[in-house]
Order: sequence, then structure tokens, then C-alpha cells
Amino acid sequence: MSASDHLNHFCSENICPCQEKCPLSTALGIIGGKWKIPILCALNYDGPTRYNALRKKIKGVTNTMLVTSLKELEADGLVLRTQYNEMPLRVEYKLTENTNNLLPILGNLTVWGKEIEN
Amino acid sequence: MSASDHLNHFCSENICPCQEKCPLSTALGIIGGKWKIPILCALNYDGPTRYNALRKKIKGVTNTMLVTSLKELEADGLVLRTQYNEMPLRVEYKLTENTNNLLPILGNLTVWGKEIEN
DNA sequence: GTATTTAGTCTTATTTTTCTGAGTAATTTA
DNA sequence: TAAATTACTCAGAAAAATAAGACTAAATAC
Repeated sequence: MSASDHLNHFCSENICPCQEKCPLSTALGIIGGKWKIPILCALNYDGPTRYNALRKKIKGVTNTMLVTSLKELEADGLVLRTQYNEMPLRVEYKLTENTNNLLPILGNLTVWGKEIEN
Repeated sequence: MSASDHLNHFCSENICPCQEKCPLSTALGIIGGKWKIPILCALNYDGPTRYNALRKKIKGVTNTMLVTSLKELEADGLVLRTQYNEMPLRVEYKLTENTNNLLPILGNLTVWGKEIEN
């Protein structure tokens, strides 16, 4: 059976099966981890949100994990941190434009997850 | 800002933001872990494949991890294990029909991953 | 001048995941 | 009879991820 018999090559042209770092593993690395999806989901659901509000909204998250995850999401360009130098300090997090292409894909994954749960 | 202002709710209706177990986390749990994607990718690329062939194809995987991952994928209904009682024993793994809906989604994630890498 | 709020930091555990590498049973090949 | 192949299993170690919880600085409110 040759490679061209398959319609759904989800990974890269000639380096399948994912023996090297591929875009798919990049993507899953970015949204992987215990708190990334809850954060994205909260920001998508409620729009720009302050640090402490996020912490209250996302049940069970600790400072350590929330800070770490937000920093990673920011570094990966999915989340924007905006600091307002008021007193008391206000810091808001929101999704970036980059995330717009991701959300429908997560929607599809959600549908698939529902199907497989049954 | 009300919830209905958002077009892309990727998670469940009224339990956002993912405070409970949601279909999206189910989906990511199934395809998460270091070796799941390489396995799915190899099986998608080459069709039904024997255990030792998989092990050779997927660089760096150990018996422990390959067996564990294959068992989980089988339990989640993504991979089918077929045993032929020849001598020497032949065991083949292949993707199930269930996986067909998943592959295009992974394709989309791959495209997104490529974009974000640049 | 004491307490509170905000957005975190820091250090030390604990848990989870992954790796290492040897071992196994059944059978065929040399 | 020895070596090789197949599809694994298993115990222990190392590495990575996550958790717990105390602590901080700057400022305002009481």
C-alpha cells in the first residue's frame, strides 16, 4: 500500500510518521497541559479577564500553574497581556487574533469528543 | 460582554469554561501523550502494520510505551488489534472507522501549527 | 497604622509520565 | 542443539508536570 492511497495525511509531507518535530506536535504542545484549554475557554467565553478573576473562574488552578500557563500562551502568541498602571494594578488577559483560526478546530475536536464518549 | 456575543464556543454549552470534564478534554486526553500521534500517523500512512514494524518505524519508542499506547488507543476505539494465529504469531494494528472523523481535524491542527511556527 | 487588594514569586512536595533494560513462551531456522 | 523471531511483560529509576502554600510590593481604605 503506497502513501498516496491515503487521503488524510494529517502530518507533514515526507517526514511522516512524525519522527521529527512536526507542526501537529507543535500545535498539541501549545494547547496541551492541564490548564491551557480551561484558560482559552474562559477567555473565549468571557472576553478580557483580570488575573484574579481568571483564578476564581478556573476551579482548582494554583498561582504557579496559572502564571506558568499564561506566560506560555502569551509566548506562543495565543494570549495578550495588557497592564493598566492604575492603583490597584489591573492586568487583563485576552485572546489574540491568532487564536481565531484555532477556535473552530477546537470546536470540531469537541464534537468528535462527544461522539466518542457515546 | 455576554456569552452569546462569542461565535466560537468550542466547549460545552453551559459548563464552560471547562470546569467539569468536557468532550474537548476527553478528545485531547485520547490523542495526548508522547506517542499517540506518531502511532496514529504511522498507521494512517502505512495502513495495517505489525507490532515490530511499528516499533521500527517509530523512532525512539520503547516496548513499554508502545504497548501501553496501543492498548489505550484500542480501548478508546481508535485502533483495532487483529491477531492471526500463524507461526510465528502475527498481530496487526490498524485505524478504525471511528478515526476517520478525527484525521481531517488533525489535518487542520497541522495547518494551524504550521502557521504559528512562522 | 492596620488591613486589604492586586498580581504575582518562590521553594518544596507529590504525582504522573516516560525510560531503561532484562526477561518470556512458542516456534522456526541453521 | 543453538540462535533467531515475534509480540510482548515487568520492575525499578529518572524526568517532567503539577500541587501546596507561604510570601511580597505597592497602594489605597478604614
